[in-house]
Amino acid sequence: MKAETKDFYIEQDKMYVATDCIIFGFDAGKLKLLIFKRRVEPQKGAWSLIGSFVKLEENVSEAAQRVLTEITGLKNVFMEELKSYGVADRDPGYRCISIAQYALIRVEDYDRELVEKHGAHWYDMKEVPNLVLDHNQMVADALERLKRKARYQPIGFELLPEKFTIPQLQQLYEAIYQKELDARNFRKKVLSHNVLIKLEEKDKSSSRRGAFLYKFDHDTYQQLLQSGYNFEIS
Amino acid sequence: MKAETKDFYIEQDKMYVATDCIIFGFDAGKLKLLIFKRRVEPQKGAWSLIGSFVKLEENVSEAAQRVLTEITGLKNVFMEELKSYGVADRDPGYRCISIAQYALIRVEDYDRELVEKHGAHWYDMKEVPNLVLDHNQMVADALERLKRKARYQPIGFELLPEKFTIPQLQQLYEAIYQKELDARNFRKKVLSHNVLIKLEEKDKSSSRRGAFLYKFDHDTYQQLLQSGYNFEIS
DNA sequence: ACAAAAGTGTTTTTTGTACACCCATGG
DNA sequence: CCATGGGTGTACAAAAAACACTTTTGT
Repeated sequence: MKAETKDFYIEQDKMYVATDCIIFGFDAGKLKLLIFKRRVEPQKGAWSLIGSFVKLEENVSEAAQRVLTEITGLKNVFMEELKSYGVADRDPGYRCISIAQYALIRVEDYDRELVEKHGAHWYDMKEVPNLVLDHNQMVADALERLKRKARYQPIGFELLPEKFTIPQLQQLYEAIYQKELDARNFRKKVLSHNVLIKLEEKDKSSSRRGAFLYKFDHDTYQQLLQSGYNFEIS
Repeated sequence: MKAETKDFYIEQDKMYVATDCIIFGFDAGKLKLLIFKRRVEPQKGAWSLIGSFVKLEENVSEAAQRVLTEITGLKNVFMEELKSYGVADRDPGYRCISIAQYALIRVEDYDRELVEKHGAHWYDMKEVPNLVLDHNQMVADALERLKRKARYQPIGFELLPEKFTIPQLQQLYEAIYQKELDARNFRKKVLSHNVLIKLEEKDKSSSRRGAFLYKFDHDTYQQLLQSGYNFEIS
C-alpha cells in the first residue's frame, strides 16, 4: 500500500497492530517454548514472546513469518492464528492489538547461532518465567489450543523430525496431553489411520534393539481428508 | 486512552482495526444470517456483515457488542472471536484488519423495528448473496466453526428460545450439521447429559399431541464442567 | 377414524480400555 | 547373559448406530 493511497476512513482511529509468536518445540521428551528479551521500551529487557509490529504493506501472517525467520532462520514453519488480544489498555506503550500465532518447529532444524544472537532461550513449558504484558495468557491459551488441536489434526508431526519412531510420537503426545498413554493402544490407534510410512531404518539412539522409523504420509492424509475421514489420536 | 498518552512506538505503522459480526439465527427450521447494506464508501449500499471500526479507548470485544446492540437492540448475546482477517489489501478503503466475531441470537428476541431501520435482513444460510470485501469468506469460516463447536459445547441453545422441545433441538442440529439425525438416538444422547430440565408445559405449535418443553440447565452444566466432563452431541 | 408428529427399547456393531509377555541388541 | 526399551494380541466394557411400533389429539 503506497503512501498516497486514498484513505476513505479518515475520521476513524488508527492504532498499532502487532503479532506475537508462541513458538513450541519438543526436545528430550519435553514441550519447550522459545522466548527472548524484549528489545523496546517499555519493559525493555524483560522476557517476552517474539513479536513485531505489522507494517502497512504486509499481511499479518507475513509479519509473523518474517519475525520467526529473523529469529530462527526457519522458513515454511507451521504457524496458525491463535486469537487476537484486543483489550484497550493491554500495552502501556500505546494502543496496540496483537494477533497471536502459535508455531510448531523441529528443534533440530533451527539456527542456534541466530537464536543465541537474539538473546532467545528455550524454556520447558512447565518453567516459563513471567513474561511482559499479556504474554503468559497467550502461552496458556496456545497450550490449550495445542492440546485440543493435536487430538483431531496431525499437527504433532510438525514438532518431530521427518523420521521418527512410534515411541517418540507417543512421548510427544504424552507431553502435550500431560498424561501417560498405553503403548499398545497408542501404536494400534496411530497405525490404524494408515498415514504413517514404515521405513527400513531403525533409530538406535534410545535402545539397543532400536525402533523403526516412520514418516508421515501427507499425500495419503490429504486423500483421506477428501473422503470425509477424521483423524484422531487418543 | 487519552489523547496525550505517550506513544512509545512512534516510528511504527498505524492502521485501522475493525470488527465484523457474523450473526446467526435459527428460524423455521433453518439457519439464518443477518446482513445489511453498507453505509460507507467504498462499496456503499452493497450487502455486508455488520461491523465497525474499533475506537482507541474500547476493547475489540466491546466494539463488537456495541455494534450488535445498535442493530438488534440485544445485550449479552453469545459472541466469540472467529479469527482475524489481515491481508494487506483486503480493504480498498485503507489498510484495515478485521477481527471477525460470530454471534448466536434468539430470533424471537431482537428488535424488529431497529433491524429494519438499519436496512438489515435475515438470509437463509444457503442463499447468502455476494458480500463486500472478504465477508463471504468470514461467513464460510464461521459456519465451519459453528459446526465443529456445536458438537463439543452446548452453544446451540443460544439459538433457541429459553424453552424448547427436543424435536426443535434436533432440527437445529440437523440444520447446523446439514445431516439428518435419528430421533431416538438423538433424544437418548441429549438427555443422557442431564443438562436439560423437563417442564410440565407442552408446545403444541407443531403437532396435535404437543411436545414437552425443556430448559437448558446452566448450573448443572457448570458443575459437570468442573468435574472434567465432556459435552458432545452426535 | 385418521393424519401427523411425539415418544419409547432392543440388538448389533464399533470403538476404547485394560492388561503381560517375548524380542533384539550392545555391552 | 542380562538389562533395556521395542514390539505384539486378546478379552471385556462402553458407546454408537440401526431399526419399528405405539401414543396422543385436533380435525
